[in-house]
Order: sequence, then structure tokens, then C-alpha cells
Amino acid sequence: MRIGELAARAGTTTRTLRYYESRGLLSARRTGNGYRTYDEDDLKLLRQIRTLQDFGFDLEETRPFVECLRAGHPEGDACPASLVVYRSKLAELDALIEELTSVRAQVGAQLARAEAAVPGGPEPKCELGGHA
Amino acid sequence: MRIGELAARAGTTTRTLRYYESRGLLSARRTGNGYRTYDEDDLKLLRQIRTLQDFGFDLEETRPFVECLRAGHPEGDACPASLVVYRSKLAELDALIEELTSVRAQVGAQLARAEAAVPGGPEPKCELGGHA
DNA sequence: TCTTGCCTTGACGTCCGCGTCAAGGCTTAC
DNA sequence: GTAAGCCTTGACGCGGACGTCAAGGCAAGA
Repeated sequence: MRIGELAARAGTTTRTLRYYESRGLLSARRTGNGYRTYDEDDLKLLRQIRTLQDFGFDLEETRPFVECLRAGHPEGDACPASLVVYRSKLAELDALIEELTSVRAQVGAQLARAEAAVPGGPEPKCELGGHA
Repeated sequence: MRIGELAARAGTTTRTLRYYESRGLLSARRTGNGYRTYDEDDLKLLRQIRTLQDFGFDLEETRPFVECLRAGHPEGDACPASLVVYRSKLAELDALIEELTSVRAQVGAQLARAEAAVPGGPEPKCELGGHA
């Protein structure tokens, strides 16, 4: 298949595929007129990349998975290097979630404090709120 | 005080302060030779911005807080517009944390599956795990 | 034949919060 | 006088993953 069809089947764009190729993640054969052609294996590889991207993996982090598939493994994560990436991503996610949770608590506390101070101000003057 | 001192006292750089000024978040008087000068109120305002930035707020999201302080309020979050930002940020954080938690679970599951398949191949050959 | 719709490469634009460099002016210390 | 250390504006760079436009080639249908 050509680049347009591959992009459509993977739910992405031709620009993205050319970008992946420029990064060395996706390769393509060429027809006589210079058009790129791909097969089902390329689609599988591309879907692996997209799945990881959706998980928030950097493009570089998908490389071990790509190389694993290229090496003939049926799954991109059937290689140690891929597992290493999984683990570091898990650690990264844990750290991020923890930090965001902390921030959430702090912002929540600020909101509570501010809300308690606002309604009518320090010295309630009644007639607060809208016309209701 | 001049820009260098303000930056130092706020733990940031002069470049950052000029950037904030270009965004209309920080204003400065000028001395005869064109140097920017700031007072303690500017420091307070700057610290408000920095705190929110550390929480992950976009610069634009700090604007209501800045305007609130400029309006004479003792706290940047003493105005309704600031509370709106707090609330939307909380919602944003909740959504993000939820998504990341979901991703974490999926990646964790993938890792577990891949790990189960790797050590010795699909057919367990014992002697798995470390030397312990 | 001509239009339509694929495809090609190349290159600049986007977003955001600055970093960094350039070229120069002012002030103070020595 | 001059070097150091502050300040000024202007402008390009960065990272990441592409979007978008330009200018053109190729193939197929009416």
C-alpha cells in the first residue's frame, strides 16, 4: 500500500509517517516512480508506535519496540530493551502522578482558603451575590 | 530596586522578568537612564506569578491573580476571576491524574504480560528470577 | 486532453517560556 | 583611563511532533 492508505489505516497523516521515516523509525520501499510502499508489517510497526505515543511515550522511547519488531519478534515488547523503557516510564508516571496529586491538594487548599475569605469579604456587608 | 535584584529575590532571571513585562504581567517604572525600577509590591506580584507557574499554571492563567493584586487586594486570589482559574485548574488536574493513572495501569499490565512471556520463553524453564 | 487526486522533496510555522548572544550605554571602583 | 558589572533592545535558538504551504511529477478517468 502507499503512504496515504497506510496513514489512513493507522489513523494518522502522511506527514507523520514521513516524519517517522526521517527519525529512522519507519522505512519504506519505493516503486518505480518514487512512491513509498508499505506492507502489513509496516502497519503493525506503525500501530505499535502510535499506541506508545498515545501512552505519552516520546518517539525515541518507541525505538526499542520498533527494533524488536524488526528483529522478527511477534511483539514489540518481547525484548529486554523494551521492558527497560516500560519500567522507566512507569517510574516516570508514578513520579508525575505523585507530583500532580500534591499540586492538586495545594491548589485545592488555596481555593478553599480563598473561598472562605471571599463571600462578602472579611466584613460581611450582606447583599452579596447576584440579584437572586 | 532594579531588575537584577528583583530577579534574584524572586529566584528567577532578568530575561524572565522582561518576558513577563512583554506579556503585560509585570510593569516597571524607569529611572532617568532608562533602567527599570521595582518596589516590594512588584516583588509580591512576581512571587504570585512564580508560585502559580510552579503549580503548572500557564502564564495567561496567572493574569487574573496579577490584576487582582493590582486592584489593591492583599491576595491575588481574592477575586472571583482567580477562583474560576483555580477551579478549572483543579478540573484539569483531576482529568490529567485520572488519565495518567489509567495509562499507568495499562503500561503496568503490558509490562507484566511481557515479563511473563520473556523469562525463558513461552515455556517456563525454571531457574527464573535472580540468583537469590 | 484535461482535470482530479494521488505522490515527491523542501522548508518555514506552531506553541511556550524562556536561554543566549550581539552590540551598545551607564556607573562605579581602582 | 579603564575594567567590571550592571543595564538596554533586538533577535535568533530550543525542544517535540508534527501542520501547512510551495512547486512540481505521475496515473487514471471522463
